[in-house]
Amino acid sequence: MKPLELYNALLQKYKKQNWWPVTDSGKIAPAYKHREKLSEKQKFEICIGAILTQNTAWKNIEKAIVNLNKAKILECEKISHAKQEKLAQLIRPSGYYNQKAKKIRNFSAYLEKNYSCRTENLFSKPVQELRSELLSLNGIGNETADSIILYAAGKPVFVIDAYTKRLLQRGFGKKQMSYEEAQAFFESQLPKDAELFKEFHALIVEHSKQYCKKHAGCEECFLGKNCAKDM
DNA sequence: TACCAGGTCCTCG
DNA sequence: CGAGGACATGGT
Repeated sequence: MKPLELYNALLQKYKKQNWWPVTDSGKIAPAYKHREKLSEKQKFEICIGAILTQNTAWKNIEKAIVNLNKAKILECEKISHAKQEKLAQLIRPSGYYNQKAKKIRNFSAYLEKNYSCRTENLFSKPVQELRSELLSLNGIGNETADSIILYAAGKPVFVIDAYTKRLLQRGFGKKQMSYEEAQAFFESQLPKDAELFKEFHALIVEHSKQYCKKHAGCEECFLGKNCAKDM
């Protein structure tokens, strides 16, 4: 199964996921329905959400985002100047709250200092520059940087996470791929299309939750044993 | 109870 | 580089 075939199979099974979930009319949309442009505030929220969701279930991040919204603090200027303890309490449900409080403040302070708190200024940079700049920030690694670039900036980079690596390993039987290897693999086999990349990654996550779990059987999986064969 | 969740950083070899 | 530990809540 080639990557594009896998994508089509997953899309047919799970339907469109419309990631990234983002606050819309006061509440977090389970799936981001409308495809019109994201607002500046929503782009910022995605950046924060991408940091908060590190190794944590999304449900917990939703609680944290709701708290930030209720406190009317989910803005670059506010977070960059907020007390760390206050932020930590608000994002408590997201886990690692002390570390993450620093991370989201660090990111906000950087955005404020260098881009007047406007993600669109940051995102106007060439992808390579943007990526290395994000990676230079403490608290932003490969996946978080790419999630921001893809879902907030809307530029086509393929996001690799633990689920994607797991999917690649199963059926492959190949040795573990590094982040860069896995990313290069997908990007070399797919059209460079941000909407496709967004949807594909979201579908892999959904599929991994339902079937391709840590200890999961390929027996029950609708893709069968050869899910990744010949990829 | 124990394990897992849309990782990243730091410290050693 | 790559392995191993720390970081922490909430759901099953």
